[in-house]
Amino acid sequence: MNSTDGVKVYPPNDWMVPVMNPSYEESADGKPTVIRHPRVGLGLAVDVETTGLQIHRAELVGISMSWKPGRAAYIPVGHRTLHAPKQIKKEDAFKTLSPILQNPAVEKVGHNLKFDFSILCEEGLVLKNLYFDTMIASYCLDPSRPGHGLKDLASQYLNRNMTRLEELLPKGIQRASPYDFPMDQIEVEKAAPYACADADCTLQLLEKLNPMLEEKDLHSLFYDLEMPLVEILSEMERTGIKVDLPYLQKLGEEFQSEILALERQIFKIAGQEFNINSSKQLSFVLFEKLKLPPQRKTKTDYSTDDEVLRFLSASHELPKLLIEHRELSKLKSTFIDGLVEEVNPKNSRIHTSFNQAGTATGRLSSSDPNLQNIPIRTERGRKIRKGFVPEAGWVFVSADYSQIDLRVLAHLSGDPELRKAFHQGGDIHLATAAKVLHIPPEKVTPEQRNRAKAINFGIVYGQQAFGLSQQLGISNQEAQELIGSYFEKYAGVKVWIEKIKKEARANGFVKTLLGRIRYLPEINSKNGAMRSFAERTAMNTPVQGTSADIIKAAMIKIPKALKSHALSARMLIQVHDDLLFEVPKAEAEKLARLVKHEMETAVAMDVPLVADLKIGKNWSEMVPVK
DNA sequence: ACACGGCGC
DNA sequence: TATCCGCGCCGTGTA
Repeated sequence: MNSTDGVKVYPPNDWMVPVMNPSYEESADGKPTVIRHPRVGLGLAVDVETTGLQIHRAELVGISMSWKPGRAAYIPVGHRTLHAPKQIKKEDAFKTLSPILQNPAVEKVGHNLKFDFSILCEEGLVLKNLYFDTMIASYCLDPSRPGHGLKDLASQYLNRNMTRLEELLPKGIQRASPYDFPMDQIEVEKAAPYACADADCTLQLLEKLNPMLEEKDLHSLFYDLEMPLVEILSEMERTGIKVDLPYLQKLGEEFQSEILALERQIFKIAGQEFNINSSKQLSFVLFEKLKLPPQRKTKTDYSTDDEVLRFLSASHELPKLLIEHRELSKLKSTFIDGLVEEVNPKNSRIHTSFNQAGTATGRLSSSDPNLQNIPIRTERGRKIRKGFVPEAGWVFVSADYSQIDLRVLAHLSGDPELRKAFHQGGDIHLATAAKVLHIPPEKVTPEQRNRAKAINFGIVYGQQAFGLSQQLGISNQEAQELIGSYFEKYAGVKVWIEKIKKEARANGFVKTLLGRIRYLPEINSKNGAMRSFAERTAMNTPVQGTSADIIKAAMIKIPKALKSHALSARMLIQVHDDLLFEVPKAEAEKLARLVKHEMETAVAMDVPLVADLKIGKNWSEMVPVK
């Protein structure tokens, strides 16, 4: 028996006993009901060791489990060191483990369970009852804390200093990338205590964090919203989205030749060669060599951002070319080269990673690659989107929540006018314009509607007169009047903003509709700028966070509905208020109806939720349904 | 490691 | 006097 970090490490034959007879309650129909409040010895912490963090590239190396504090076992299956002991065959290990791991009465505990679930899924073993993810629990308890890593949590909540992965690596072995770790090259004797400590800590954190969730009224958010989402996000990631690789590569070549042509023109006009991608060098060329008037300063140089360049293009021919160059090089490097690198050669699909513990508001984030910021606004950008395609014979269906933030604001504030506007349906920006400018709706010009749109967005972010004036190119006073008029017409919104700020000051936190919490320690700061920032956050977070709650609720309901209607459609991507599916052509209409219904009824609100549907043969050419 | 700039909602 | 719109991820250059 080894001992590290106070964990007893058992050889693989001993671990089964304590979890063979998990206790469960029987409901009336005799089916086991999962017990919500875990007792020591009921939950089983599971942690897989692999050769990397990217699911479709990682190989399983071992599994550790802990069934009671201080007890854990490690089952090595894939160590490839020179003197590795004879290991249990993966198939044999799974045969023995699956009655436990696939038993829904055994509550699985893990840290970032989505990863362990995904890896085991790829191996053909489907973990049942993902009960408690300590990373997600930490996120619910305090979403904006700096790190939700197991090591961070163990140090804070268990007062335990854990060995870091890097410390296992003998000198001489190189990591291929930060996403890779050659765990298969680590001796079993070193890996076992490490892996067991992880499982042990995870189980002990459950005992610590679960009561804290209860105390902060986060129980339902955690068990009913966040935990059910884990498996769904895993499914989306593993499915991935198909790209037309030859198309993207050809597009990349076209962009590249445009970039080179622009470069030549830029150097000619500038009278010198320089690195256009360097804002420092560009700043020199524009403002010192060509003596153009600087508009704004950054910390180090004069700003050369898009707004500045657009202004300068009125007086010089160079800035226009620079804007073009910027757009093209952004598209080429981030969205062509970046995406192409991430394509899985086996299926031509891209598997993003959805981070469920990454934002302060409750939104998801996406990385490696980020599929939540694929271009859509410019013509060239849409050419990139066009490279995302459904399976042959299938189509894309998308559904996005119409004006979800403003609807949430109407619900939270209870403002009668805003609520009325949504109950009546129609164009909310146009209605706002008519109200704020005291004119009949049919007299509203596109320009006026545009201003109202800017106000509507600005309100949600706590934008002030200065910001609005900048955005609309109007005077500070005009902006002030518009905002004043808005709050006159929607007085309930103003009252709510004051109320939420007051609450934030009194409590030190704000909450969303489903009880998600965000602490705002700066809300009582003596520093005015910091306080203002916290105040804007105080009003924005309940809105943005409630929208996130709502779409998460929909994402949990939709797969259930797909199953019960025997649809083979796949949910692929979430972009904050938007869901993208691929579906066999014949099923498209049925899917669209189902998705719309589930999204619009995801959460009961005082204002209607509306989801708009689109269908298309690629991610760019999506056309409205009916 | 950080700053800048830019893509999305 | 500077700032003034919330939340992300990522490529590139610079130090």
